[in-house]
Amino acid sequence: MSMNIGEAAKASGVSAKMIRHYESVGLFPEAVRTESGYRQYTDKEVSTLRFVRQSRDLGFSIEQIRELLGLWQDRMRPSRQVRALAQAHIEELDEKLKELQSMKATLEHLVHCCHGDDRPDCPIIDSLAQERRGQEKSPTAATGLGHRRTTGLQVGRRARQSA
Amino acid sequence: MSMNIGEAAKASGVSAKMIRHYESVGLFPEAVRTESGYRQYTDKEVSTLRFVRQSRDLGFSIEQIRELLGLWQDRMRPSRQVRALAQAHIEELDEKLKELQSMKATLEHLVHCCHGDDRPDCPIIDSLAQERRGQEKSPTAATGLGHRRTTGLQVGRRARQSA
DNA sequence: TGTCGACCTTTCCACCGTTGTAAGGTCAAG
DNA sequence: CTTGACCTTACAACGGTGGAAAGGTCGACA
Repeated sequence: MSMNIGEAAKASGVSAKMIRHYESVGLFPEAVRTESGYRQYTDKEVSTLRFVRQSRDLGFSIEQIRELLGLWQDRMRPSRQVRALAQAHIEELDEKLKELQSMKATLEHLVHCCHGDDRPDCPIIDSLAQERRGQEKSPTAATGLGHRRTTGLQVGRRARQSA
Repeated sequence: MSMNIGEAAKASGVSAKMIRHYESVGLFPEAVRTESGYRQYTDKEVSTLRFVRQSRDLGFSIEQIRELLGLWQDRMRPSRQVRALAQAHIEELDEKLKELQSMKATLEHLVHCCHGDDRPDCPIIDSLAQERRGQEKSPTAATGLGHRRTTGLQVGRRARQSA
């Protein structure tokens, strides 16, 4: 019933490191401690951790998860709110997707044009070196890649390890 | 012909901030300075900066750009090498894409299932709270979203501003 | 000459989420 | 009593970029 942080990590899929981190940023209430200062977790907390992990796996940010946790714990919440949150996140994902797809398309085009042999001439390098002064009003220029930087949605995580 | 960092930034589309940064991490040779310490740039350096920016816009990492710059400046390079680099990057983009698409698909499914009204019951929340203990050998489970964390390719940038 | 504003300089901090490392305390088994 | 697995905290690092502070420089204008 009561376990140390390592066990909670294993059970929830959230690393001990991150459990402490989530606690420190207030995503998580401070855990009960033993006399010697060890954090103690119950199944209930492990469930919450699992909730957090599932949310992270869907790409929600810490702040969004904070909201999701609030909605989860509010048994009276209108499902509308949850849906709106998810919908908004989908749109963020979509922006990212479009950007990556655009990059990929441009690269694929270039790779396609490059014979890729021992000769030095290379359309890929040439294209990168080109002036291609865009940044005019219409972003959908030549390659379809507006040079605009993106929105900054956190997306990547590292390789897995549970504890 | 010779310009301050602000002008070089405007001309290349790389912010003054980042020009200094690139120099500090050795992506860029140290610029010539005036007596009073101002960096001076020529059109040649601006071209290089533009090359860097184009590469960033295609999602190449600093390290990859370091290689690209090397290949660019080596007039003898086999185009094969450039192509391989681009190809590898396409594969990274692809991994990211797959992950985001998977997230999006899962979310869309959930959003679709949620009526999104004033009632509190919500399949989205329920799904997040579910145990769904996967992490077995085969990742392609229920939702199609293996919970594995990803590879960590740098993808997002901030909103644009040129100088 | 003084001074103003636009520019430049460096250094440090913040973001985001996660990992690593260091230097220590605790616990249970041998 | 020692060993090793665990726990604790505090700090730095990774991507790449922006921001702010605190100062020096430059050109123009009175």
